[in-house]
Amino acid sequence: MVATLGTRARILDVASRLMMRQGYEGTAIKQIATEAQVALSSVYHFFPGGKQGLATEAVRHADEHFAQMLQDALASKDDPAEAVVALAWVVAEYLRDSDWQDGCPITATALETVGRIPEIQQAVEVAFERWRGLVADKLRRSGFAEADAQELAHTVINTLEGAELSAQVSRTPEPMEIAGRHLARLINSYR
Amino acid sequence: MVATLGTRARILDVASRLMMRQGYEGTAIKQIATEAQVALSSVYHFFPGGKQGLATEAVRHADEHFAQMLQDALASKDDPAEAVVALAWVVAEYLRDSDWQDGCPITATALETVGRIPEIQQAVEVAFERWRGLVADKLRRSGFAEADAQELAHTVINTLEGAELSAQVSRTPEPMEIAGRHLARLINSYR
DNA sequence: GTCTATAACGAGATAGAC
DNA sequence: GTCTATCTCGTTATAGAC
Repeated sequence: MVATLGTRARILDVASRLMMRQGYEGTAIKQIATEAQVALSSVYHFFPGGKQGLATEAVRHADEHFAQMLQDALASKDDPAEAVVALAWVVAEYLRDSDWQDGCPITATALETVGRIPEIQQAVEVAFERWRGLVADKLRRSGFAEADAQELAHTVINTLEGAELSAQVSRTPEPMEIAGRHLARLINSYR
Repeated sequence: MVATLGTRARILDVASRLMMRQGYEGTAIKQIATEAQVALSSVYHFFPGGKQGLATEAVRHADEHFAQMLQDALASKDDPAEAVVALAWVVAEYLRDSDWQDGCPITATALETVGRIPEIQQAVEVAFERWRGLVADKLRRSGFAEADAQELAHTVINTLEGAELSAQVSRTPEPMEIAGRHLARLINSYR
C-alpha cells in the first residue's frame, strides 16, 4: 500500500508521522528521506521551500487525514453526545495501538513553531478550524443553537487534545474515557 | 531580581523558559548559556547529566512554578467553579502578556520526548499528577465525592491544556474564556 | 567555578553528473 | 528525478589552564 504511493506522497506521509512523534525540530530531513526511501535531493526537488515548506505541507496533509477520521467517528452515531464518546474511543484505541506514541498529528509541531514560523502556525490554525467545524456541524444538525454549537466545538477539540497528551504521558486510556464522558455530559446539559 | 539568583537557578530559569517556547529539540544549550550569561562549561558543571538531565530538572523547576500559580488562582475564590474560571482568566492574561508565546511550560517538551526519553517523561507525569491533585483538593474540600473530584481534576487540567494551545495558535483569549465557562458548568452539574 | 579552545558529529542545503 | 559529493554551520560534549 505504501509502496504504491508516489514519491511526493510518501515523503509527506513519513514527514507527518515523524513530526507527530518527534516534533518539527526533532525531525531531520535526512531521516525523512531515509524512511521514505528516497534520495535527500528528491526531498528538496519536491519541496523547494526547504524544511519549513515541507513541514507546512505535512501539517496540511495530517490535517486532511485527521479530519477524515474525525468525520467517520462522528458519523458513527446519530446522537452528538454519543458521537463524541465514540470519537474519544477511536482516538484512545489509536493511541494504545501505537504504544502511546501517536497522538494528535500536529500538536508537537504547533507548539514548537507558534509565534516563530508563521507559515506553519497558519496551517495549524486552519486545521483546528476545520476540526472544530466538523464538530459544530454535527451539533448544528442535531438542533443546537449556532452559538452553543460553536462554543461546544471549541471545548470538544481542546479537551480531547489535552486528554490525548495526558494519555500519552501516563500510558493509559483513562484520560480519554473521562474526557468522552464529561464532554457528553456537557453537551447534554445544553438541551 | 534575576541578577540575584544563583548561577544554577538562573540556568534552570532560562532553560525552562526557552524549552516552553521552543521545545526540547529546538533549544540549544549554547543559547541557554548565553541568555543566562554563564559559560557553556558552567552548564555542564552544574548539570553533568547533559541536555537530558538539564531538561528533566527544568521540567521539575517549571512544575513547581506552575503549581504555585495554580494554587494561588484556585485559592482566590471560595467556590470551586468560580475558582476554575479565575484560573482560566489568569492563564489567559499570562498568555496575552507574552504575546501568546508562553503557554504551559512543559507541554512542548513533553510531546517531543514522550516514549523516547523516559527520564523527562516521568518528570512530566509527576507534574501533571501534582496539578490534578491541587484541583482535586479544591473540589474535595468543597464537598465533592472522591471519585468525582479526581475525574473532574483530569478534565480541568486537560481542557485548559488544550485551550492554551488553541489560544496561542489563534492569538485570542476566546478558547480560554470558553473553557472556563464550560468547566464551571460541568463542575456545577455534579451537585 | 569559570575561561578558551576544540573535538566529533549531524544538521540544512546545494551542485553537477547522469 | 535521482545519484553522489560536498559546503557551511550549529550542535552536544569535553579538555585543560586558571
